[in-house]
Amino acid sequence: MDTRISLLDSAERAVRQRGFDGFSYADLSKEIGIRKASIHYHFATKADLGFALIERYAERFFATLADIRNSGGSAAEQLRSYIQIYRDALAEGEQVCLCVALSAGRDSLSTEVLDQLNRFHAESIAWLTEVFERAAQDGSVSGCALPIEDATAALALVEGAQLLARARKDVSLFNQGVAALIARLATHPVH
Amino acid sequence: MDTRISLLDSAERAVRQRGFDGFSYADLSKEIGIRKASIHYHFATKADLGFALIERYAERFFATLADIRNSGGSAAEQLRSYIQIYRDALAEGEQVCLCVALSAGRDSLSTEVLDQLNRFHAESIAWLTEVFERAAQDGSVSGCALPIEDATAALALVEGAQLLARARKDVSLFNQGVAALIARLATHPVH
DNA sequence: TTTAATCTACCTACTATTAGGTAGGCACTC
DNA sequence: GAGTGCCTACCTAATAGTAGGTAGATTAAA
Repeated sequence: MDTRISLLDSAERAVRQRGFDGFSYADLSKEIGIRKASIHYHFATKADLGFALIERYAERFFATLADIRNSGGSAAEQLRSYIQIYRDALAEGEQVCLCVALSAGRDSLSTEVLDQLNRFHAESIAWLTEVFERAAQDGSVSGCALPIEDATAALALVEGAQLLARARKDVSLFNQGVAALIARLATHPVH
Repeated sequence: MDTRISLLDSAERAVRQRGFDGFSYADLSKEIGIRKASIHYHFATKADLGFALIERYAERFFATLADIRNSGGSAAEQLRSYIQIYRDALAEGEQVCLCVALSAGRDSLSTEVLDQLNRFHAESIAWLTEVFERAAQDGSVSGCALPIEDATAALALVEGAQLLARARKDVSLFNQGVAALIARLATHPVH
């Protein structure tokens, strides 16, 4: 049980740093300290591991988003929290969102993983759309267009900025990329 | 010479669809019709091939950007052309910008390729910054912040939107992502 | 309550396949 | 005859995955 979790942790870090093709069972074996073959006991194939990975990640991620929504802050505050998740990932070890990492090398993925990936994007856009709809009411975000367009743009922006910043190993490039969006967010509670 | 170009063409398509680790010399061999070993005559190592790839790509890309700049259109028109380059790549066969593809699997890249990658990003941001500076003068783009921030955001946005759209195999997701930016662009010449 | 059956979590040792890369040779052109 | 562009035939290392076995805990039956 503990081993399974260690494997998931180790694999997640690897994928988010180097992509799904960027680690092997042999790598995991060394890091965890069990034999390569034993990993197959927990995850019969690498595709199974990938599926478990994105499943766990999505669960955690959307639980966090739910917390943010339930925190009751303004749309602007919630967007700031959202952006912070992506910034933290970079700072914590040059990691990108698991889904950015998977999107990138998409051809080596099973259809099951691809489905989960699309679900992740769809749910992210849905969450962000809600936020931008709330923004239209509380007025805490300026320069809004259609909520769904603002939402898609925000998702593309943070993921793109993450990719840029990691390539240059420089979080400040992420900050530079999201600065214009942050500038649209009201700094004080609006009602 | 012809073979060399065929190899570059084939490799570029492969990288932009599946990433740098997503193709092998064996794949190229099959596609081009020469033996795997013969490819090493043209590109001694895969890293050499990668370098040649990004070098050629950057040359072509920035020549296009120079043409756009010299076209004399408004900042809005030039931004529209810029976005169109990224949209076309998706439409032409689910390809992303070579540099998006390379950024993703950055750990399998040589330092030379990584340098070129960073140069590409830096030059892109420089070009876009110029456009946004012009926008501040000709007024053809609304809602502008600092030029360099708008520029970085634009780059992150188109690259992120490309990634999103390709994962779902749906160009309309790209359009949805860049819609808000396009909405800021004046549709008629401004002076 | 001992005994037998089964399950868990690992092991060693292996397979087939693919990866990038090399050595040396052969035809052809300048 | 030197260089170009390709070939066959190989190499080593790594890949995911498999076969078969084992120590130890758990469960079921006598």
